[in-house]
Amino acid sequence: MVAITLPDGKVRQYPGPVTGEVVARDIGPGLAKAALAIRVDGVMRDLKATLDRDCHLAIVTAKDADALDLLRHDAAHVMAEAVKELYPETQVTIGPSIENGFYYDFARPTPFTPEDLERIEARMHEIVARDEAITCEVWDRDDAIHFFEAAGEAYKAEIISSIPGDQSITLYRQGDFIDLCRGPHLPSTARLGKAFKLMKLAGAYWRGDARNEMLQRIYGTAWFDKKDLDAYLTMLEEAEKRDHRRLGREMSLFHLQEEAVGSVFWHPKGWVLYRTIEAYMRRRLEANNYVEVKTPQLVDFSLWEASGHADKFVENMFTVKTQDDRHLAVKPMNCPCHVQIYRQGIKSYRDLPLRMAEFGSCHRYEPSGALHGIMRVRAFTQDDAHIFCTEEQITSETIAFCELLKQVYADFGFTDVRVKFSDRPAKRAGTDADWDRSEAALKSAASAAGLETTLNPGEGAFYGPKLEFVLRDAIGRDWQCGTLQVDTVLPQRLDAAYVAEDGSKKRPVMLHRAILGSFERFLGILIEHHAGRFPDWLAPVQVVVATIVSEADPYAREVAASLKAAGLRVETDLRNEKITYKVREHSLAKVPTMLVVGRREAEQRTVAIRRLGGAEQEIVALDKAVATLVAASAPPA
RNA sequence: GCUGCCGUAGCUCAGUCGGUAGAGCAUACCCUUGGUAAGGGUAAGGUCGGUGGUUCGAUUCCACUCGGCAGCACCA
Repeated sequence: MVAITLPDGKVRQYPGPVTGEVVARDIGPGLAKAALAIRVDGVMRDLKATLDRDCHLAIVTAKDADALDLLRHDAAHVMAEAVKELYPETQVTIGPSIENGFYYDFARPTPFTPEDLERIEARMHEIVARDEAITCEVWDRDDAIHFFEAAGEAYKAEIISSIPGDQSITLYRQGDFIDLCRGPHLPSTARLGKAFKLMKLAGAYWRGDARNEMLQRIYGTAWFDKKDLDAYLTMLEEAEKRDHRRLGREMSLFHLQEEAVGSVFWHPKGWVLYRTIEAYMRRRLEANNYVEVKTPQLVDFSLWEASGHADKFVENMFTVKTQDDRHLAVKPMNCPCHVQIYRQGIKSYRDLPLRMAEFGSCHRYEPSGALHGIMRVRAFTQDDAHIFCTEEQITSETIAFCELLKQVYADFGFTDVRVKFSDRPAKRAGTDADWDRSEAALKSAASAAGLETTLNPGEGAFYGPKLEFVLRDAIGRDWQCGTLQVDTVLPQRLDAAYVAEDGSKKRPVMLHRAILGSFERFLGILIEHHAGRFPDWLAPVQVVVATIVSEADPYAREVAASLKAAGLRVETDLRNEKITYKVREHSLAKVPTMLVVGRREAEQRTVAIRRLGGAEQEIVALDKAVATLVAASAPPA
């Protein structure tokens, strides 16, 4: 007897082994039709998998959260089948489901072309129409290796060889296509439906290692119905419209050019935005008892040797040989310089915690392929700070930092923040005992700060573990910005010390921390998050005063002068153009407020307020309008 | 850095199967003073990313190079 417990608690008894498919059919014909796979004691299996002992069973349908993975994994297989039919000389490697879609990596001497993609996609639709049954077979590993070697599939044979001996080798067959796969899969190719699309071609290294050969990767997206596919494609279009590189140009915030690869040319409007954010951050730092410093750009290479950066980071550093034959490096980080300031004079335990902040301008030689607009550049400014403290102070400093960070993010319109805990990496400085201590300290500090963290194994800095703060933007994308890193190594290497209460010399702990990360990147994120429609306090131009007739010009100038005197960023538009034209232009420029003045307003000393996006206008007295706009444009308290 | 694609006016793009290029928007000037998302006219604007080669002749073909885009790798 096999007892199968369903999610609603009901138990079905079967005289012997039974497949999920049969159970689904027994429950009801509707479910049988909708069934895609089963979940046995929490593990996803094929619908046709045999249940030979008592278990909890759930029938997986399209409504199931994990069903999309299944569908996308199938899409990858169908794509591989299509490729093998069209280009038999191509070798298949791996093809998993990923967020929003799937990919498959192929090995072949010549890359695919966009035309190939169209052919492959068309063939995929044919395979779906053929409705091939997808069946699972368990193979002997040597047989499987021989099979794939004979078939000229060297990569598959290599994968099988690397599967641990105690795991069974399963192959999935659909039509004439057979692939090594852990499964599970949908029952037949027809279940893939029509809501898929091949998206792009790219190179990808075999096994993700840059030393290996490059394969041809095809990316696709797949959904249960056309509506979801269309929604996804629309979201991509929306992301493209928000692209900070495009908005940066359209709104004249900044530009990039070949003569300064990886460095930003900030235009007046972009620089206003930048300075507004900097002023805001400075205010927050002062309120939280940080001291601000500024340290040199060019520093003798010997300091980087002492700090350990020379070992691990030279590849990414800009270095210079000077005319008088000195070896300097443009600083890629601020920490060693901050330690130099710390080391001036003798520090007492009474000086700790010492929170040393710098809007530190750094240069790093990033690989050319990594550069991306202003989000990934070679010259950038961090909202950096190092907190020199005792081990006992780590917890309270972590709590205080997390509060500051949450406030800052909320003020910029980000409320969904996740936290990752990155522990020791393979290549690291310091002893295991050091790491045990600093990891434990950071972990308990994080929980004391009320953070829920997910583990990011092996991703810590070489000198210590870190917390990484990830924020989610308006269209659901995640960005890692803030960080808090515990460092016991640098104070040792650069000989930072303090005199403890008992008169002994001790090493401070350094907490490396940033909230925005880099101004350049954070501005890019802000632009995309707000789609260029900044809240009033951030908008580069907060108000445009536009005239209807030239007779109102003197009054418009007066209005603008009052606004400017009240601290607002204001422009006038006195051009010989129709008001509709001006409204359109400043709306497209995303100016939050337009004040329209014509003959009537000039006579009555009023303004017509038009808010961005709103169709209606409000006529108010000039004084009142100034007061309203000042209030609306104030930065967060 | 690797693979692929791309580089024509300020922007978006067309075009030349080798005979030095065109549109819309933007810009300047003129007309128009118009009440909430594009009023009309005229003009100006390009060593077709750079260097070299093939050719009578290269923006077009070839090589190299710089830059951009996508993905991979990288992000201490």
